[in-house]
Amino acid sequence: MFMMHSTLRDATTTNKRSCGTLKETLKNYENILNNIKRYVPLNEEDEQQFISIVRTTKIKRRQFIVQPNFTCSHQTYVLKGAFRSYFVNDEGMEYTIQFAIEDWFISDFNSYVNQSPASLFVEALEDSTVQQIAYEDVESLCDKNPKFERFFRLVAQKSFTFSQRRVLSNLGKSAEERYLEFFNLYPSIIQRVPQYALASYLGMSPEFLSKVRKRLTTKS
Amino acid sequence: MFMMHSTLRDATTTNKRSCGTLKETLKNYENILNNIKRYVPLNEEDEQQFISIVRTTKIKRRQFIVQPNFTCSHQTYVLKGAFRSYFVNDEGMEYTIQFAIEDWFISDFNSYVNQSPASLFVEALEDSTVQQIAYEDVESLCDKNPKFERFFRLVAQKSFTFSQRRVLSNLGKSAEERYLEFFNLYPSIIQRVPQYALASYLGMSPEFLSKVRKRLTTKS
DNA sequence: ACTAGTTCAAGATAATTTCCTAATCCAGTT
DNA sequence: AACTGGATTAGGAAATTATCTTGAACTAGT
Repeated sequence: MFMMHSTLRDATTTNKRSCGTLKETLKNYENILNNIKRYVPLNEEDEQQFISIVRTTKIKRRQFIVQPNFTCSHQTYVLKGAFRSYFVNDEGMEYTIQFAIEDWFISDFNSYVNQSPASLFVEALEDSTVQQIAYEDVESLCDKNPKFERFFRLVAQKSFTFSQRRVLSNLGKSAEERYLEFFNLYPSIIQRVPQYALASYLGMSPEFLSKVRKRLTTKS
Repeated sequence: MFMMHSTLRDATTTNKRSCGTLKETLKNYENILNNIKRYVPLNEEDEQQFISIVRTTKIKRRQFIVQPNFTCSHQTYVLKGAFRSYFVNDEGMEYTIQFAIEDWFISDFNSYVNQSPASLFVEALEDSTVQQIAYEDVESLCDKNPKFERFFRLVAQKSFTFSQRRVLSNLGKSAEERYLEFFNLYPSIIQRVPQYALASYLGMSPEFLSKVRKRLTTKS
């Protein structure tokens, strides 16, 4: 199963740091800073503090940024591109936990918060540019500046409510309803991810997803 | 559907405040404070700050502390007793989101964090004693004292990882495996909750849960 | 442009789980 | 202590979804 994928390389060591002009660099941080500012106001100094722990990296399609048994040392913000995190069980079945496109964070969050060995793969679905922040840096930043403590609290709370909504969909909705819900919530993601990955996110076989889609398109 | 349940009453207004001796009162707060101290150290003053926003209440079996369309104004810590939160869809099907026994928090978390109308019921499964903290009080406490900001961040992060684990179980495990996982993780809860509630948590019909249980007991 | 490897579609069959009905069992109430 | 309504157990028919297979259509890399 492992052999199907390209060899793991640690993104933070094998990829060149992106380094363009100053203007370009500032523009690179605009997105992630605006993301934070949706939750907490930041002044110039706050922004500098945050930027100082961010590291920009390019990731090639099919490359892994997290792999089972290695501790997930970073949270990854997607500046450009697409990722998915997934679990592979003993029989080699894949279960997709999360997709991430521009402006989303992704990681093996369990591994990250407990700094324990990961159980998930996180793989680039396209050539991507990401910004990574290391666990220790985040924790000490939160220590130093409560604004970031709050930001990460609010994000975690929101993530939790999203996950609970997904649990509810899994419990209460049929395969077709789950597809429609995803289609309405994340239309842009559907176009960009392979069908087997989407099927494994929605909890159905790829064949059945194909049938659901056909039923829906011939209906309308 | 509503009529099947006992009439809703707002716990915070209809229940008498528990008021025993001073010693008894301190003992009442010991549990919840120890719970917090598993995440962040608290000094005397921190403890006082927290205690000042906590309100202790008794809840009768079958009483609701949250109901759809009413905003969930409090987080509830279970000092003694048992609760469950669940969603009821248009056809009247129930889906259990969470159980909570001693030392757990429960609420309609989505309603609570967004201060928007709830979609869940939260119902007492036994006569219970709870400690509630109001949204505004929590937010201003977090503002005032970053230790609590951190506590709630860490709790939210942990809750998120738990929810993700559950998503994974729903995706990858069979009904029997999901039951066994729950049985191993929360043996004490199984004894205390009705079977139909557990079935609706595990994502199977009560009849099927009965069959699963029988299969397992006759096997061993 | 060619080739190898992925991805998607479609049908037949099989497995899982629900749905329905009825019979017991149990707890709370009178 | 008997009553009553809800909860659990049981069994078989029915529905949903998975699995397996094959072939066609794309896609990426050479």
